[in-house]
Amino acid sequence: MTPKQKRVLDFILGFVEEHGFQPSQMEIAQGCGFESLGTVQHYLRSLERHGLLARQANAKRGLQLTANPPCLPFAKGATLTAGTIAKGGTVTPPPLGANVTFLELPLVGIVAAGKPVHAFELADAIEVPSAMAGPGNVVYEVRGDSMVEMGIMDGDYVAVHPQSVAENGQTVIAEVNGSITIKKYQRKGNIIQLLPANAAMSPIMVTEDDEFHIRGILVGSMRFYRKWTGKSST
Amino acid sequence: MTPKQKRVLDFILGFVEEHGFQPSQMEIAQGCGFESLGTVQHYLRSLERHGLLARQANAKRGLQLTANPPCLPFAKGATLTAGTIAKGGTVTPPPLGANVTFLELPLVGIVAAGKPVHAFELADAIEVPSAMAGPGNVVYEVRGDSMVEMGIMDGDYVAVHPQSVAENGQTVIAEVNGSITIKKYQRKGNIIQLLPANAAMSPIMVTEDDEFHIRGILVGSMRFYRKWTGKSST
DNA sequence: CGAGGATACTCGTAAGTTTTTCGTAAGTCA
DNA sequence: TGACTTACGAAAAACTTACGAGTATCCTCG
Repeated sequence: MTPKQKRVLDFILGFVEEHGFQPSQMEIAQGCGFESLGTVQHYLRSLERHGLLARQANAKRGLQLTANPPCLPFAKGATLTAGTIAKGGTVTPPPLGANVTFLELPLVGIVAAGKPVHAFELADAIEVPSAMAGPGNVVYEVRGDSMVEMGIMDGDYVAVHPQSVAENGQTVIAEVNGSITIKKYQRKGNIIQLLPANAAMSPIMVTEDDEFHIRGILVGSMRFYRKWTGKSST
Repeated sequence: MTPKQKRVLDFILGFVEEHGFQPSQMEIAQGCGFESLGTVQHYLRSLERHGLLARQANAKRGLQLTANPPCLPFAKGATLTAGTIAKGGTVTPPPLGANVTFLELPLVGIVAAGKPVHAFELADAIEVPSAMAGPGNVVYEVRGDSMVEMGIMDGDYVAVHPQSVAENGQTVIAEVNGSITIKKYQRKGNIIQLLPANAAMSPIMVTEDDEFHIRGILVGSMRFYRKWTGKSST
């Protein structure tokens, strides 16, 4: 982004902050010292291409800022109003004041995909699609790379359905000697193995001496990217 | 919201504050300097559409202000909104300032992570956490394995923020000769490359002869697992 | 180092749309 | 009936879009 572009963006931002509504193109021109609307037009298009701004066609003052999207604008527990997309594609605005509670799951621990880390509890919450929600479900943040071959990477969030038994091949979140880890479950007779999905790592053998129990199995995973890098984040 | 609309709203707000009851339409007209009731009528409808006001049909002084009124929706100018899917695949934004955060984004196509597949439009919607929502954002379903090393696998859903330019290293959803694909973006001078995250695949070179444009960049990804298998699904 | 080529930046004007406004007539409610 | 609220229709004003074109800057390459 060029300095000029940033200036225009900042102007819009400040204008909205001050007035409570979006500036018209003429106001932007005056505010930024442009003689021509064409110039404003140019910058608006430019910002739009960069994804920092969205415009509604032909709408007066129809600018919508997206710059540094307030990543988690709503505190946990906040209730928001939701809309539905009806079949056929029209957006049905929600009935006024119909508050829908967000689907949030508690974030209760950090899972080690590599070496087990000590289990600890967090008092936080993560929004999830309803398909990942369910009674008792919780979200873990993944630490380590042992599941990369299954597409679960360091920093990912996984939604977990609580249950204490598993079938072979399922991905489980399990506690082994006080440490919590995410692995594939494999059992033959009395021999339980926790298999990583990473060729560079070796399975964990669970013996009778180990304190072991399954916390739940994987029902979903999510990853958030920062706009300005290609990297995973949070 | 336009300045006039805001002024009417502010007037009503102030009137209620001062008198303890709602103004009649005539009082609004006088207070805001309108000659005609039709004008008031117009604004009332407008505010109602924006969800800032509710009216009881035919009730005298039957205006009801929405809770926590003008603060959130417009203040930031960055309302989180999703769009509608029109036939043919264009996404139309919802009415300005609609006071809603959508939990759903339109699912508009299937991205090829391996070989590009032909772009096609779907009329469906996918729930996402609000951190993945934003004006114009859409969701794609991933086909192919070219991004496995970044943890994006066949069947995953990716949330995309629309923009037509990208910086080196960002993961983009791009259209090349009518096919749509997800790759890492790399540009040196005039040479644009689309790099897969899979050692077994080779980059796509974009030449001047190719019809090429970026649809957006990656902001999030999700995967759903079936409970009774360990496999990815849907 | 200079030429050539992209990119950023700027102006103006002529459509094309939406908002804003007025007035008048009809419908409601107590 | 009186006091309000709804319902068009229509014209002016305010804004947004669509071109077309002309500088200035920076970078690359021979």
